Amino acid sequence: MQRTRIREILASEAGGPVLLKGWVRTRRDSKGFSFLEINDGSCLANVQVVADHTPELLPALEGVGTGAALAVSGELVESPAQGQRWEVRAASIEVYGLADQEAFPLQKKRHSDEFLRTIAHLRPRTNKYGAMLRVRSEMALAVHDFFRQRGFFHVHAPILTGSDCEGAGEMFRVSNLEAEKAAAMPPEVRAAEEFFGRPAGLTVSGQLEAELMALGLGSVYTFGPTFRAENSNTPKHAAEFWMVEPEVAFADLADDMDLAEGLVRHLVRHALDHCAADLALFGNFVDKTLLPTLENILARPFARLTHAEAIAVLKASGRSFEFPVHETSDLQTEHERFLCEEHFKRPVIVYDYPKEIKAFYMRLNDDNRTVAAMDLLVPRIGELCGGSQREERLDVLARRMAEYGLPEEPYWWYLDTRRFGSVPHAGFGMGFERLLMLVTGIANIRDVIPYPRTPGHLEF
RNA sequence: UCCCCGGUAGCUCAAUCGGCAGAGCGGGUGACUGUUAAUCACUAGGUUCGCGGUUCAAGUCCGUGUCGGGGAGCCA
Repeated sequence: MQRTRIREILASEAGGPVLLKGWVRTRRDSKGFSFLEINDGSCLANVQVVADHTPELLPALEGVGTGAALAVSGELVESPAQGQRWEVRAASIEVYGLADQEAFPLQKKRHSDEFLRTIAHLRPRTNKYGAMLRVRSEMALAVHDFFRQRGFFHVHAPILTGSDCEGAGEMFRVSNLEAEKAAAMPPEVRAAEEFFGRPAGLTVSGQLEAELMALGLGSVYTFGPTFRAENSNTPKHAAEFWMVEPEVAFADLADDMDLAEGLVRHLVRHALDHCAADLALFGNFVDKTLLPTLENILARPFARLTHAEAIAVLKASGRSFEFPVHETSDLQTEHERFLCEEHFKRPVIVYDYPKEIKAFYMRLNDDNRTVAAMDLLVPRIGELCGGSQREERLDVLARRMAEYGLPEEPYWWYLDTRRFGSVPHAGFGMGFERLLMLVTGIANIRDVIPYPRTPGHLEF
């Protein structure tokens, strides 16, 4: 007999013989029989197994408690008691693996996030992390869904890179040389000895390569791991995270903002439609305001305003901020939160930033002071997407690189795309984990990625 | 990296002015014929994060290290 997943068992229309396999969440004993709540990860809900203390079943129940892995075959029947429609009346139980109750760290009670992080190898067996992982999978599918519907192609940008200064953060160095020997080598000897014949690192962004492919395929996106060696110790930064980076030819900043807003709306809609049970868990136990927050995101268009207008709003607010508001400075976290949580009470897109505070590849506006950049801010998390129209004019791009002190030679291929058939184009990056934080209400990035990599942490 | 807060039983936490180390949950044993984080009774369980110091006496005060959390910066 083939095993049936609990998700399907609970959706059954009729009873009958059934084989299920999973892990015991709780066991309750009465005189003469036991209740076992079994979960197999296929959905949030458990199925209740009723096991009579018969001569056949009683020995199998010996030592079975929270965490034990079992196969149960029996009869799916309508449950006579409140609380569940179906239950399984066990005919035989096979134990795959017991879990010593003295030593098994997961108990049938609420655990703190901090504790569960220390046992991340067992976290997938909890309601909250099981739900998170199912939503994560569903959201990844929805990303591909969104872009496919719009004629985008999924492209793979390299993870190993030789571009030293993409301007997006500190890079992890990659080398196949023994560290001590390499350190003793003079730089030119070392470069020659390196696997790639030059310094290499892990990508901090697939954007530049995505641009190259957009300028041929039209509309592309990357969706892959990204690495930043920043010593950031915050609930929204990780050293390894997944980023979605669309890049669109023949598109300007307005198109870019429409795309970002469309993506976020699509993903929130998809979560509400396809992950209802898991989202309800987050709404009950993680963030009481989650579902209203998500509905509110869908209810109205996002607010859009220029950086200059944002500064004016902040100044007019009469609020005293810890960091004073200034025309040429970037928005601080407190400013971002004021804008979307208090002033607009919805997601906000800020665009046209002063050129001094943004990257070299962003398109210079006609005012010569600002660039066509945009940040999409959401309540609680802050920056979810950051993007821009790219500078497609060779002379302006070269001048901007010079202003940033960047040598042209390593970027010859990037500049070539502006030399041959250059077109206006735009794109952005969306932090996938930050999206998951938005959709689940989970407050720490370490809890929306299975095995988080942060400064000093490489366990599991 | 900077600022603030914390580390006490397996987990979550209490312990008054520096004066005998405590609870709930979880575990174990037993009871109960339909439980829903079952209930009831009994029971075991401690290097109070490490090191050093002050004191008759330190979970409590001081120094230092370490780990965790929150905030900031960097950004997605």
